[in-house]
Amino acid sequence: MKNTRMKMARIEKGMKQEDLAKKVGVTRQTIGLIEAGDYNPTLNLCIAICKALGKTLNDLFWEEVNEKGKNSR
Amino acid sequence: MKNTRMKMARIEKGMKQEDLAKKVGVTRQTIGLIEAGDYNPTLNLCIAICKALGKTLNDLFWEEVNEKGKNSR
DNA sequence: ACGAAATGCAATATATAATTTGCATTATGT
DNA sequence: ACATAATGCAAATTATATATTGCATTTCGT
Repeated sequence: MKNTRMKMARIEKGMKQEDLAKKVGVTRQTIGLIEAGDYNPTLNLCIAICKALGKTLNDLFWEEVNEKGKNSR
Repeated sequence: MKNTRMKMARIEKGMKQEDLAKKVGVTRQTIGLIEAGDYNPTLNLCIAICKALGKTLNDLFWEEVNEKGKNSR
């Protein structure tokens, strides 16, 4: 389900996927896959990403719950 | 680093490790290992656990940051 | 429009999360 | 003290997150 919040937080920090990847110690592809969604990263990786981007777990990974056009009101 | 918050949330709900395990679709051992700490569960599993216990990611998995006696003030 | 950087995508290989089974140990009630 | 339920622990196996490589496609400045 496409993690756009993470992508936006990364861009706000002026980082490329590769920068973030290096900072948290994984590969560019891994970052790309997480942003692309339908991926299931590890808790430690999520935490590392949050710290690198100055966000919390809830900020980036909690309730992506907007499937389709639902949940607007 | 021993996830005591998760254990407490589980006990407040009156669940055994086995109950929670069944509810989120993993094994008793997996739950035990996560509570015991130094384990690295999957994001989806963390989310399932949070929902089963009526908590958020931040509630249970963010900033376990009490290494030793530090960080008290 | 062009070139270069950034990102997407796919196959194979590797590291590690989660399972399974069995038994030891610790709680909890009676 | 006893019995039983709940949890801890450990080894071998299976499933899956992450690495690696290479190339296609998109994005963005000039």
